Amino acid sequence: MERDAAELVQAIGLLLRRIRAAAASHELSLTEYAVLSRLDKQGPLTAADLARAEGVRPQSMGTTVAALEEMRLVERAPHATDGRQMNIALTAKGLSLRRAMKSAKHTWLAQALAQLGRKEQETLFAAGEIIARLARM
Amino acid sequence: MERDAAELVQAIGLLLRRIRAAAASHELSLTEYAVLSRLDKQGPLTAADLARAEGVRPQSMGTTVAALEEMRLVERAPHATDGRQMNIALTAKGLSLRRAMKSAKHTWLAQALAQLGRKEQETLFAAGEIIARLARM
DNA sequence: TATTGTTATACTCTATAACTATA
DNA sequence: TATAGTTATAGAGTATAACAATA
Repeated sequence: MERDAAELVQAIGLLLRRIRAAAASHELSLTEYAVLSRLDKQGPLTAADLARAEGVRPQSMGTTVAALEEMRLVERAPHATDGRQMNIALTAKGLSLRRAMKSAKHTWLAQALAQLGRKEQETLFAAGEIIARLARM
Repeated sequence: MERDAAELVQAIGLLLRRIRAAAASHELSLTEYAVLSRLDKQGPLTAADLARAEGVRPQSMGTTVAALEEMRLVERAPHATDGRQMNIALTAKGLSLRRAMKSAKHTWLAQALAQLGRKEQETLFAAGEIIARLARM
C-alpha cells in the first residue's frame, strides 16, 4: 500500500463509523466520551474550557454538556466568583461509568484495544499524540 | 496521561473535526477522499463494493458517489454483463485531483504530514494499519 | 429469493447567527 | 467591550425503510 494521507483517512473513517455505530447502541458519542474522560482527569471545567480543549464551538459543547447532564453523568454548579460561568463536574454516576469504561469491560474499543499486543498498543498511543498535534496544525 | 482508549478517542475526534472543517472549505469529505483513493488504487468498482470497503451502507455510498459525480471526479458506466450494477471510475479530472493530493500540495493533512519527521510518519502509518484492523473487530 | 441501486425521510453532530447576562 | 452561556436554525454525513429492476 502506498504511503500517503489517504491511508490514514481511510483508517480514521472506518474507526469513526465504528465508534458512531457503538454510540447508537447505548454507548457515548465521541465528544461525550472525550468530555467525560477529561473531567475525570482534570476535574471540573467550564463549557468554554471544554470547547477549547476538544476543538468545538462553545455552542456545540453546550449541546454535548446538556446531553450528559440529561443522562445524569455530569452536573453544573455556578462559579464561585464569576456569575457568567458554570462549573461542570462528573456526578457519582458519571465517575463510575468512566471507571467502568477504563476497565476495558464496557466499550468495544477498550475491549478491542485489550486484545492487541503491547507493542501495537504503544504504537497506537504514540500515534494518538502525533494525531492530536497534527489536528492543531 | 493515562493509557486508555479515551486518549485515542480524543485524538481521533480532533482530527475528524479538522478534516471536516477542511472539507467545508472546498476540500473533500472523509469518505469522498477515501473513495477517490480507492478507485485510484483498485480501478473501477461498483457502489456496493465501495460501501463494503468503506464500512458504510449502500444507500450512503450512493449519496457519496453522486456527490463525486456532480463534481465530475468520477463517472458511472453500466456493467458489461450484470444490468443491475454500475461501474464507478475516476475521470481524468478525478485522477488529476488524486495525484495532486498525493503530492502533498493540495490538502492540509498532506501538508501537515510532510512536516513530520520520518519516524513520526512511520508511527502514523503503522497505527493506520492497526486502526483499520481494530475497526473491523 | 437475493442483490444492486434509488428515493424518501430522519437522526446525530457540529456550525453560524443573534441574543442575554455578567465582567 | 469582551466573555460565558443560551436559543434558533442550518448543513453535512449517514442511517433506516420502502421500492424497482435484474439475477
